[in-house]
Amino acid sequence: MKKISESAVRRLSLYLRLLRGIAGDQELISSQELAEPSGSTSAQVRKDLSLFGSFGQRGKGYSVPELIDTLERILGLERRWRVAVVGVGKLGSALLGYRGLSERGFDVVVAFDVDTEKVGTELNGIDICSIDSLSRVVRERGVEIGIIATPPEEAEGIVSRLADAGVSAVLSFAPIELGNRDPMVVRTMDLALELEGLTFALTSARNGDS
Amino acid sequence: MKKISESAVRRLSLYLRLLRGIAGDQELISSQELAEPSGSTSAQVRKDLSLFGSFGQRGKGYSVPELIDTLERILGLERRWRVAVVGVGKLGSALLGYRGLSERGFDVVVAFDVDTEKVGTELNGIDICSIDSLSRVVRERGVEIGIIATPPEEAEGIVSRLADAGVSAVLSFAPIELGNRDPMVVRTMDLALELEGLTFALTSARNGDS
DNA sequence: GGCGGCTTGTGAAAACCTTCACAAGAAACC
DNA sequence: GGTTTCTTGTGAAGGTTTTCACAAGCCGCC
Repeated sequence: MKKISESAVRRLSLYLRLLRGIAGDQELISSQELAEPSGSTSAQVRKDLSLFGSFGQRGKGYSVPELIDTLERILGLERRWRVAVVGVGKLGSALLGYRGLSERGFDVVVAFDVDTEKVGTELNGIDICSIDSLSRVVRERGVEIGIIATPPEEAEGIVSRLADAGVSAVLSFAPIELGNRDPMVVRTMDLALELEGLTFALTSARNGDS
Repeated sequence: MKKISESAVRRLSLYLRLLRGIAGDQELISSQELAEPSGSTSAQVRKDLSLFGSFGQRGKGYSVPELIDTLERILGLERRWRVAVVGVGKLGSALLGYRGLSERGFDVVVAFDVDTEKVGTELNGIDICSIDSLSRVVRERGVEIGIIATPPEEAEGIVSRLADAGVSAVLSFAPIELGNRDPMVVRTMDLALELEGLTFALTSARNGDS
């Protein structure tokens, strides 16, 4: 199979998000209409979709519900995914209460923390288990994706333990580099790093950039 | 000035993060040593740096403290930045308590919320003000960057108000498309979208991809 | 049924980004 | 001083992604 670039996948997710927002309001959508709010171009939209097949009708556009189904299939979202949150500090707690996850197909089925005060309780209906039981509980509950919301110094070890327990994908909020853990897929979200993208833009704009 | 790609800026931030982690342990570092933990290559590191000048010494490598200074200058981090958090729900509260921001040069100088229970109080020493006073307070306190942690439906309006108040960059956790608001710089962090990147990888790996 | 207005799908071209490969400089050692 | 070893900086090559431009197909209308 042809290799799909990360940016293409990102755009497909974006198209899907937009389509879900307009589902019901509109039966058909053109590549142009889809491109504009996602900051893309109509040619880009068509190219992205053509990587996977032909889903539109010439002269008409794309059927919104069909395109939603297609994108969900492409992105692996025809089914729900079982997620564990590791670290129930402020960020972890916010994640446990975040509606956006379940709305978009991700069920947080368990959380882990080291704090014995928290272990055994639940938050938003989600059990908080001890990190010591991680491996067992992950297997028992069929966790497929881990979200790391621990302090950075613990992240590395947690990722290893998740890998051992059979988790195949991890999203980390800890700003550390997690190396290549083939076949595990790892992605890091670093708030400060994103902000630095902004300060770079602001600073270079101020220094006589075009 | 030459255009710098977004991925190059991201890598520069990453190099800086790594360098800060080893500052003190090591005086010199080679492009190879810098590349490996950041998942890059030595040639890439040298190319990235060469976009801005010559900072190394042939046969030796790069001086760690000098390179840190250089990268901070490039990214606009020789000074601290004044940030406002809009929306003090669970995520907003987590942000107000997040050490990683101030460690990396970002001071949260004020927060905003609509909830009259919260307005007037403070959290982690940060005043929570009414959204109605946003424009005035943003100006008074010289806010330069806004972080949006409100429900999605409010995000659009908040961004406009921040723009009117003179804020030039926004990072949004609300998963909405914020259009092109030149000259404002806007970036969105969407948790579900990142997870979708993972599910795409998992799903296409399972379907006989190489 | 034929024409005109739209919109897709897609090769080809252009732009952009990464990797290669090597000259040039620095240090250590004999 | 000369030789060896190391590492940068950088043109050139190679690869990937985006944009362009247009044929092919759909629809409505006369």
